[in-house]
Amino acid sequence: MQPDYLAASLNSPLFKDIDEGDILHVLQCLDFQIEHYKKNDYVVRLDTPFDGVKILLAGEVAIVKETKSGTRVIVNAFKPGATFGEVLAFCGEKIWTAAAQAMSDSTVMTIHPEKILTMCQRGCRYHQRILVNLVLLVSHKANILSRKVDYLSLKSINGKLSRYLLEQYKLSDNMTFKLPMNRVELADFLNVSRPSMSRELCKMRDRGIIEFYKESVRIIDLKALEALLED
Amino acid sequence: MQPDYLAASLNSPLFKDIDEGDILHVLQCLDFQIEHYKKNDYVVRLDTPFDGVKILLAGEVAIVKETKSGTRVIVNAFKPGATFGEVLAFCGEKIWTAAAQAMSDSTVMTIHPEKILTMCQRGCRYHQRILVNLVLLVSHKANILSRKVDYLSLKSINGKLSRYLLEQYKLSDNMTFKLPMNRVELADFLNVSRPSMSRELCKMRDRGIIEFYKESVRIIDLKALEALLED
DNA sequence: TAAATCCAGTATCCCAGGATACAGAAGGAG
DNA sequence: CTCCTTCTGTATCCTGGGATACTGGATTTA
Repeated sequence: MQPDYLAASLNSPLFKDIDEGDILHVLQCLDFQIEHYKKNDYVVRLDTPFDGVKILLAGEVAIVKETKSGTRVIVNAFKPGATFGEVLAFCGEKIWTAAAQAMSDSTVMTIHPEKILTMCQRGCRYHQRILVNLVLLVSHKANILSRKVDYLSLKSINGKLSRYLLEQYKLSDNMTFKLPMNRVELADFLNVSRPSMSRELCKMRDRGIIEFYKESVRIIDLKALEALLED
Repeated sequence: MQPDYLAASLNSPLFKDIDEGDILHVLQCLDFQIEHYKKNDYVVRLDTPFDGVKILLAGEVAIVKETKSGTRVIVNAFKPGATFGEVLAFCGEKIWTAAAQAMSDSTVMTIHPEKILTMCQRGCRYHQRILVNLVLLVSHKANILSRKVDYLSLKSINGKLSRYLLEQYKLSDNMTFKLPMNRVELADFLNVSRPSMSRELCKMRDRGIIEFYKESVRIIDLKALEALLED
C-alpha cells in the first residue's frame, strides 16, 4: 500500500475522524482496487454493471449525463476526496445510471459496498464512525439533489435566477458577490438556454434590481429580487 | 407506550431487522412525540424550525414543494412506515425546506436525530443496525430525488410522459399497467399543467402509441414511445 | 334521486422562452 | 501586434405549453 494513497484517502469525508492507523486497517478489510485514468477517459460508463463505490484520490472527475440527441451535460464535478456511486450502492442499483469522465488525469479507488455495511460485526470503533460518515455523506448528496429539484421546479427564468442570486447572497452575506460559474454553466445548471438567461439578467439590471460586471454581481433592490421569486 | 404505535414503528425501514423488545428500548431512548393530523392538514410547514425526523405511523402524507403563486409539485407520497426529515437532520438544516401535507387522516411520530447518531457510544447491538438502515434509507431517498431531477430536466411534456410511462412499464413488466396517481397528481409530479398533459396524452393515443382508460394504460407502440424520449 | 363535488378531456388565446445567428469584448498564443 | 478563441449580450423569429373556462361523466352525500 503506497502511502500517497493513504494520505489521499484521509481527505475523504468517508474517513473523517478516523485516524491514520485505522484507515490503513479499514482499507485492508475493504478489498479495494486502484485505477488510473487519462484525461477524457471514462471512469464509469452509462448502463454498465455497477462495480463499487468510487473514491477520487487524485485528479478531477465529472458526472456527465448525455441525451440521445448527443448533448452532454456535466451534472457534477468532483475533486480529490469526493466519493461517487455510494447512492447506487446502497439502494441496490445494478448498473451505473450516469457516466463519469476524467476531466484530467485521475486516480480512483474502488471499494465494495457490502463490506462497508457488514465488515465489523465485532464492532470496531471506526466501523461505527464510517457508518455515521456515510449517513452524513449521503444526506449531503440528497440535500444537493433536493436543491436541484427546487430550481428545476420553478417554471420561469426569473424565478430560477432570483432564487439562485438570493442563495449566493446568503452564502456570501454580502450584496456584492462573485458567481462561481460562467454564463454557459449557470444556464445549464438552471436548465435554461443561455441567451434567454442573459436576456432576463439584463432586464433585471435595466429595472434597477441588480448590477453586474462579468462574474461580479451586486444586488441593488433586495425586495424586488425577492418579489421575483413568486413566479 | 401504546402497543399500536409500537406495531406501526415495526413497519418502518428505520427499524428493520430490530426485534420488538429492542425497538421499545430504542424508542424510549429517542424522546419521541406522537401527533395526529386531519386530511389536508400540514404536518410540516415550509420555512418553520426543523423539529425532528418524522415517521408516518398511519395515514398518508405527501411532500409538496410550492411556490407562492401556487404551483405545486408532489415530490413524494408516503405510506405508513415511511420516514421524512432525515435528510435535513443529517445535513444540519435548521428549517424545513419543503412542506408535508396529510393526504388523509394521519399519525406521525417525531424523533430527535442527534440521538440516533450518538445514543449508543456503548455500542448496543441495534444501534449499528439503525445506522445501516439509515444509510439504506437516505440512499433510497437520494435515488428518488435523482430520478426526479431526471424528469424535471426534460423540457418537453412528451419527453417526461414517455419516460414516466416507460418506467411504469418496466416496473410492471407488462404492456398494460395502472397509473398510481390521477391526472392532477401526475401533472404535479411531472411539473406540467394538467390540461397540457392531457392534450399530449391524447395525442399519443391518437398517434396509436398508447391506449388508456382511466388509470389503465396500455403501450401499443413501444418503439415510438421510446423515440419520444429524445426530447 | 337530486344535488354537490370531483375528475378528465377539449378549445381558445397568447406569451415566455428556445433556437439561431451575429457582434463586440477580453484574453491568450505566437 | 495580429490572429484566434472564448465569453457575453442582443435581435429576430416562432412554437410549446400555460392559463382559463367549459363540457360531460363519475362518485359521493343527503
